[in-house]
Amino acid sequence: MPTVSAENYLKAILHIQEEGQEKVSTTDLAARVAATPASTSAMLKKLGARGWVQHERYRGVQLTESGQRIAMGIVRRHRLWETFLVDHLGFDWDQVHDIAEELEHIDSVELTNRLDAFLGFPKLDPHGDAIPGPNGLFRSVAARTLLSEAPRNLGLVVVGVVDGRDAFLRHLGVLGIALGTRLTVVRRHAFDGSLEVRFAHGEDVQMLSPSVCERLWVDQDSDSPTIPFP
Amino acid sequence: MPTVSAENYLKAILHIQEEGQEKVSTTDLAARVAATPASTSAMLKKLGARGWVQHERYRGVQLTESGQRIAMGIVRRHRLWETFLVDHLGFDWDQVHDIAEELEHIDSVELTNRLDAFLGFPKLDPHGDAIPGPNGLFRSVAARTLLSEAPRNLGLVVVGVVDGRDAFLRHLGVLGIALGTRLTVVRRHAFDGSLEVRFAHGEDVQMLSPSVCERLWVDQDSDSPTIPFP
DNA sequence: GAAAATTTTTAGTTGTGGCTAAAAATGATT
DNA sequence: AATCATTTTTAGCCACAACTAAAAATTTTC
Repeated sequence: MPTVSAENYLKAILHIQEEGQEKVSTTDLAARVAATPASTSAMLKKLGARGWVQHERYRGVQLTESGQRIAMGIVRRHRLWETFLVDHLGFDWDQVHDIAEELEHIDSVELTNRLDAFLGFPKLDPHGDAIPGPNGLFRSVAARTLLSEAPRNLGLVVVGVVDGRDAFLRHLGVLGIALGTRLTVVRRHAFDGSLEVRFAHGEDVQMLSPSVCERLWVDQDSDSPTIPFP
Repeated sequence: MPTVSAENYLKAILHIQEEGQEKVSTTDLAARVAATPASTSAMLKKLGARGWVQHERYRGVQLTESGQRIAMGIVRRHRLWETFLVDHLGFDWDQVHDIAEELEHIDSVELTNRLDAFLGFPKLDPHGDAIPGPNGLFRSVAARTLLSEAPRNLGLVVVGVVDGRDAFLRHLGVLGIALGTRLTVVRRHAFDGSLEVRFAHGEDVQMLSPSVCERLWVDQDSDSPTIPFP
């Protein structure tokens, strides 16, 4: 797990890259995180050692796959909290940045996804910036989520499969799951990651193994009333 | 401003003091914050230098006025966040402690007061513990509460009985309870509603059945030893 | 009241993440 | 191509907060 400081560097690299710079210079990064180039250079060595950035001496840094995933998670939390502060606590949009900067470092998937659901899965924060989804991508680009990462008590619809092998598709047939199937996660078993889901037609609750949940893409069911958690 | 670590020590001192210990030993404190006595000793020197605790070598620590104010602020934020997590994000009451432990360190008066208002100025958190108000003191609980409905960790005094039958009064005598008896709820067993209480004189913890708790009127103890209650 | 056991403090080390100052590599100028 | 300017890295230091091991103070036991 990255430290708070490492998270700030990763987030800064992401933002500079988003502004168009393929490779980020030590000086630019230092300015962004309000540190000296010397401190930044030391941090880059650590981030590289953990595999979060690719760093060629004197040439600049780039986020790796895993570094980007971490950075997007931070941005996701930051923007969700900003949305909460403005929409529910009555802050003005220009007062929330510093507080969100602290909240963003609380790294609990459970908390983040529940907050997301509570806010009604917003696509944009109060500043108009896109909010990454649970998968670490912007919703506008790809809204779908793995069933294994979907929040509870929300109407979902199956929109795709990760694994297209016949064996898996046949198994889905046996379970009565197909594209367009509508369901809701009722309960999540922390022990092994299996889920209890309720299908829209028929009131029966069924258990799905983690292997199945990790291979199903779902999206929010737009026909289902969104009921935030009580 | 205290560091996160300093805040954890201050909070731990407050909690141990609330459990009845006037002066807190280095060893007890070390156990509470999961550190070694050596580390704790070093931290106490720093806390003393900042005027947050009064520390006599080999004699134990006590919170000062300003130390208590800081610690109560942390408890306030912890319990407000727990309330938010349970009431609005749908967490179970036993899942929220670790997350609240992180949220409590975000020290913004504006944020805390707005959260308080959003939650409707709750008096008790999901565990039944009293939530300090913005002034750092516990909000007054309604005069004359049933013991079965009283918050934990609050100095209470027995002010009346619901059921005046001889059998019940004799039973109270056996238990050592009379008008004016001072006690604190230590633990609440959700299973059957029985309570563990600690009496002001004598350090022993005793179990009371729900039948007893539902027949005793209690009020806040204005002479409570550790925390000044309004 | 002295010895033993316990508690607490001090001394010295480690890891993280800052800093300044100096050295090294790169890029720009002539 | 050599010098100059800029960027980046290294070297050495500080603060924080943890640790272990050893010393000192207190308390308990005999």
